[in-house]
Amino acid sequence: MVKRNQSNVVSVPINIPQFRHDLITWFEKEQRELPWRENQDPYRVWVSEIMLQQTKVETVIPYFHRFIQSFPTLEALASADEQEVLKAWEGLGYYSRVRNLQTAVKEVVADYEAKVPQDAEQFGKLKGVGPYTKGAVLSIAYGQPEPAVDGNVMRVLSRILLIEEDIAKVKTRKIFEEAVRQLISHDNPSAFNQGLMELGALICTPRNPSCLLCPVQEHCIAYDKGIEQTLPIKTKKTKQQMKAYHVLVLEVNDNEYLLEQRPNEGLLAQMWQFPMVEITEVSENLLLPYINEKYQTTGHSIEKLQPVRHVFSHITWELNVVKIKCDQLHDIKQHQKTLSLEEISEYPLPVSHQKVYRQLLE
DNA sequence: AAATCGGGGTG
DNA sequence: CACCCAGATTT
Repeated sequence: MVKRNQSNVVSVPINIPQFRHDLITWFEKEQRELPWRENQDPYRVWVSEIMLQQTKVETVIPYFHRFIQSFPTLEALASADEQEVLKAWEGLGYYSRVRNLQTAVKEVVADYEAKVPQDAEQFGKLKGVGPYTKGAVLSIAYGQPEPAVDGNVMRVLSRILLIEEDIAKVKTRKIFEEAVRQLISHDNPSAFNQGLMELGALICTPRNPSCLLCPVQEHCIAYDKGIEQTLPIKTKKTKQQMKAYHVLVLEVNDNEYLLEQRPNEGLLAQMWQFPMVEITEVSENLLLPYINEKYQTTGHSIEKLQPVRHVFSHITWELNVVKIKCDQLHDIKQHQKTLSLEEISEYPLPVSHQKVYRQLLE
């Protein structure tokens, strides 16, 4: 059991040198071959850590290959076109990650001679670099003994050290960071941190952990007590709300469609989409006059396409998709364009609108 | 401290 | 369906 006083001092009741050795030896032998493990290039490590936030390894691998191919160096990413960068991230989600990454990379070029800073304070100030990413990059690329506490590490250490704090609370991470500072190998911080995460991914899984195969089973307090399945403790979050929209597929001139760019901030910022109207604003039978008024056009045939249901982490979209052939559109705004199907493929679309786009290709 | 921000996989 | 994933930022 981990004890701590008011100042977050943690006493770790296990054989630390033995634990380090067991963990690192296992990691060196059993680690997966992953594209970002080919070398220790700080830029590549950084890109991989951003991609891996809330995202599984298998999902990231193809994106990582393509991203590094398109933007092989920090300078290449810094000088790249923003829309092309967003396009490379299309389908990966949490798009602010890549916009922040490009912002940060530009800072590194401007302020640090295009070298990823080794100073924890400097690196941690960069856009999109939080406590986890800071520790991960500095330990993996530069061998610094900094904690890198993610969901895996909290799960693994909650079991090994029997930490029963609620990991849904932001401040709980600090308890785990303090534990890692005591545990971490100064000879090989990279293998130690990655070993904890790899253990969480391969052995110490959320459900049905493979304790019989665990290289640190003998250090695990929860296993000793037979309560590993009850950890970590995490309170559940509120369930999401639903929003219903009409998606307007406006076709003009045969094979020209109206697309619009979403605002610079908020959900799916700067991604492109077919125009959407909240269903509460206009019912389906009034859609044609609504469009004719709004775009100063004459809409003919409304064709109902396959509706789309799309689940985000905190909202669900119910999309009523309608295709409308209409005359020349007027009143096109700055953030809107009419594009052919081929041109649309070059724009970054969220997955929800890719589902609409795919229907047009059929 | 709680909400926001994506998308896919699992049991 | 709920839960989770190599989290960070904003409110």
